[in-house]
Amino acid sequence: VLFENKNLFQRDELKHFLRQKGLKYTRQREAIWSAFRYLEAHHPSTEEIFNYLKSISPGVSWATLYRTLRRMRELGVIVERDFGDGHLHYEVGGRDLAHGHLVCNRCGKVIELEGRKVEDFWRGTAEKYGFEISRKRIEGFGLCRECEKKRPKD
Amino acid sequence: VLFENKNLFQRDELKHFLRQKGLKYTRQREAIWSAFRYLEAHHPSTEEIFNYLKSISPGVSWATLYRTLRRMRELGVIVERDFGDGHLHYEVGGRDLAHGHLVCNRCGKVIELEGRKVEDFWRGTAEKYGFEISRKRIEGFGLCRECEKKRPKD
DNA sequence: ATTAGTGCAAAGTATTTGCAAGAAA
DNA sequence: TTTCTTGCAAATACTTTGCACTAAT
Repeated sequence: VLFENKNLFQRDELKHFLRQKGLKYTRQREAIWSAFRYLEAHHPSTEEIFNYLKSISPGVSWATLYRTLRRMRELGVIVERDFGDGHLHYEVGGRDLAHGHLVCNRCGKVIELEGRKVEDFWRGTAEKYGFEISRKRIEGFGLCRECEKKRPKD
Repeated sequence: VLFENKNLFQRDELKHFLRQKGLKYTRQREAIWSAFRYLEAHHPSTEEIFNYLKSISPGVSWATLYRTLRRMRELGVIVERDFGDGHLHYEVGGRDLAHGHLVCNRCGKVIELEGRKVEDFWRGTAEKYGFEISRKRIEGFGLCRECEKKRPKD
């Protein structure tokens, strides 16, 4: 895989990576990449990215954002996630592609599920059904510990 | 939960259920329901349902299909699934809501993952993070055993 | 009769694309 | 300079909605 070293997430890694591929590192792409660096923990949606872009680099168009997201997805730089709220979300790729998420419906917090339990689950499932699984998705939606406390009854 | 008895899937269960709610059982809804009964195993997309409808009951409009799907979703009669192919898929609800899926990218076959392993995984995860998980999703995409055999190298 | 449901066409959303102009390399 | 990228606006694709009409109960 491309970015196993987790280094792509550094400031200039994308620049070098794109140049290596004969692609250009533009002002817009730089802005989008810094939006990712800033918003990463939130697994931002397209809108969230666009709104942040407006604040740091006005004038980046939706067309460019969509085209750039597609490009970066194709390159494996980012990964698209569908949390079922009608908006696609993104995170930086090149890490454990098998990890899952817990999403709090109240505060929007996203917890990443990683490690042996997830891996074991997939390994066992693949074996049991003889399936060669290339893309995996585990997502749980509900209330995180904090929101649950704040709202014992609905 | 509403249909734990798995009986909703019978021919006239929906009719009785809707009447109970003061809703009407129309020719169109009957057609859509029979599409579900016919296509259930495929976890059909909106288009697949619509195409089947055209063959058994011409004249059911997209508006009606969408409205009916939404109603049935709200009632818990069906469950929406996003397999990430750009189309929403549906299955009959009221069964184990926690089950996951393995989707073959080649032949489209869908295998349902159920049982103790899935349940244990979620129970353990919920405990570990103190999360109250209300909606769950597990999906794997890849090649099923048969397609894998037919195409040893890509 | 009453009220929910339907078809149609128009309106929304979200995303993609053609093309001329612009900016990296 | 050459080629990739951008912005704009138009086009697409999918889904929802307003309204007058129809059908189920």
